[in-house]
Amino acid sequence: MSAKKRVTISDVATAAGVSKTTVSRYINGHPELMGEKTRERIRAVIEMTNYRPSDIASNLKKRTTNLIGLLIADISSPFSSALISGASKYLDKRGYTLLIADSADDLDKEKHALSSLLSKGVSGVLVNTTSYSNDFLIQVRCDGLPVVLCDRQVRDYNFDIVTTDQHECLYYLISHLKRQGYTRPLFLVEPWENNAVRMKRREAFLEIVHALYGYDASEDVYTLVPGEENAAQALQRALNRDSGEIPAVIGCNSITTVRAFHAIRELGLSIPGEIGLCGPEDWDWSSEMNWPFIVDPNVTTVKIPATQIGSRAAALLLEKLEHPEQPPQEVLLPCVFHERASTVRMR
Amino acid sequence: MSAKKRVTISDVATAAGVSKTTVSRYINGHPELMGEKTRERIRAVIEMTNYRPSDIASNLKKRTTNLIGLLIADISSPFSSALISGASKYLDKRGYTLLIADSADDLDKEKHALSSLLSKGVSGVLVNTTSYSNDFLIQVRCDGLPVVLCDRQVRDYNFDIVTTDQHECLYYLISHLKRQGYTRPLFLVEPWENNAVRMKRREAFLEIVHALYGYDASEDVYTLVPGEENAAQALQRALNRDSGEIPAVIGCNSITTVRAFHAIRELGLSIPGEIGLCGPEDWDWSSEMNWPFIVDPNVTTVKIPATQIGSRAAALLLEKLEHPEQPPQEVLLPCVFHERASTVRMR
DNA sequence: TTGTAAGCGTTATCAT
DNA sequence: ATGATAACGCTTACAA
Repeated sequence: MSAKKRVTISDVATAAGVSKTTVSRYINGHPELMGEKTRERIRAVIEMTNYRPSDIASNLKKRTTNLIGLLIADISSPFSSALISGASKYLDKRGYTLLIADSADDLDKEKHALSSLLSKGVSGVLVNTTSYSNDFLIQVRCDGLPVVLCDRQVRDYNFDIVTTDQHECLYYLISHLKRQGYTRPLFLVEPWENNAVRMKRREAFLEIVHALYGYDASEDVYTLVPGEENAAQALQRALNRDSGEIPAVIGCNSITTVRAFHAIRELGLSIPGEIGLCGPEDWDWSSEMNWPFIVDPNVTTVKIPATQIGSRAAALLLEKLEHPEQPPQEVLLPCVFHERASTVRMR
Repeated sequence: MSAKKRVTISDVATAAGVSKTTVSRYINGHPELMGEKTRERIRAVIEMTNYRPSDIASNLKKRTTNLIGLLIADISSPFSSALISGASKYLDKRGYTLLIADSADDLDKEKHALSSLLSKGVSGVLVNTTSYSNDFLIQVRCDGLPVVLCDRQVRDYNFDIVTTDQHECLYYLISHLKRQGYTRPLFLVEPWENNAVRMKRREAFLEIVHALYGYDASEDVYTLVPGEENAAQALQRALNRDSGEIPAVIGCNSITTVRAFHAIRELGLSIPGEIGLCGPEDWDWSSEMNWPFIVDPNVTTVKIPATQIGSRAAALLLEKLEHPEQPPQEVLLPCVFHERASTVRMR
């Protein structure tokens, strides 16, 4: 009742009175290659015995798998769940299976997880890396493993990557703020030195403010180092300095933006009249559950297509599997601007 | 440059001048079984060649894998991401790997996905099923595969399952509402006939209102059938009927609760004065990003420990792997009541 | 149309 | 302390 022996291809062959080869042909989609009655007999036996071919044996023999690794920087983040969802749906449909590994925001664990994926025989990996500096990944890539980066870049090597245009993203936000008469965009960010996305958004902020407003905004970047200054304190500092301005806060990501919201409330300011608020919306569920809709007033955002990053990266990886010699691509997914009440002062 | 041949155990053996057996012993953690210098030579060769044992070959030979399947009803739901996160962290730590498959809320896809997991040789599966009626899963279980259900039950078979006590969950909510002087709890739910969680919560609502308030609350259950009546309409209907009462809405889950929030706003009622609002909080990230904290006023909830359900289910599955003959367990995880402003009328 | 036989990269059994 | 050898369940030339 407990220890069931596995039904193998030999069992099926014997029962059907044919050779393993024939059964193998049947399984692998060449039923034309055999007689009508043979085919029917095999079908019947498989159905009766509940036979399921072992992918393990088959993979060993074929020296290839339909396993795709997905290396996630931090699986508890909602961005990750969108990424997983997008990649999973795309790959499932094409007969591939996702092997997910979490790096828990730790480069060493990332290495270890990648190693383990390799042992499992993945045909390629999607990587949402923990670290901008990542020699191990480069080495593995050089050893021949197809790799596609998701959203986060790695320095010193030209990987295939799917990401969004952070410059465009910030441009939407800042040009909108300008049109709405805000005179002083502020940028709230967590430590960004080893995080490619934060880095790029910060840079884009500086460039675009300079281009549109004509001044150097270095002073308007507030870096929230945990344990030092919180969002409300940073904001207060900004307000003290900028009396006479009409400020608007741009959060670097969803979390920072929501923090900014609470900070503004704490200081008793009114949105959008006394201060504006907007930011990137880093993940996408059913919009009704998403914070920009729950907050009052609804928050202006630029939506980062996290799910689409997952599926597009998966698509790109499958391409690379077929044409390994293609040069690396950088796919920039468009983000979508959503104007909402938190930044609308005039119409 | 492209087609790298894989380094095998034979290569290592040859290079180190020993037999495959010895190398195998080295890999599998029996380095005591060989001489000092042999061990050192093998270590060196492995390091130089970058040798990685093939899990595929090893699994084939050992007739077992450290793969655990996770069958998810709907991967786009935040509850799922918490489940994945919990299970993944627990299993990673113990050397198991998660194989995630999405059923996209479709029983047929669930069957197909389960079949595929089986072919991949999973040692057991965690199942967050799409359907209360699920013969296929029962059959697979009977064939000897260890199965642990996550949160959602299946009828007609006594599976191991990890879930929360829905009765307790509703009891927290309703008894609190009563203490706060609300005279009429309302229950908002989506179609529940084939969903064990919704079913149980609805039943618990009826029982507990009966016990605490002493009347039959059947009329106070509002089922939101898509395309028929929306939350605001249902609420309006309730208010028309119950003039003179002090109503409080209980959402069946996070989504319904947030919908109720918007419906209440639409009708221009004030929370918690004119109407109360509370519900289960079905997933748990960093609380600062979670809707009960973003909504104004903050919403009273009972927190369902989704992440913990994932890790506990994983733990239970590993137990079953070791002791397959143990009788099925039902693990009820405690949920935690969080009183917040949306239901506090008096102190 | 069907079968034979040789592996795929490991580990297990039995020797030495 | 170490090795030879036979599987594990499948695919794939090559035959017939």
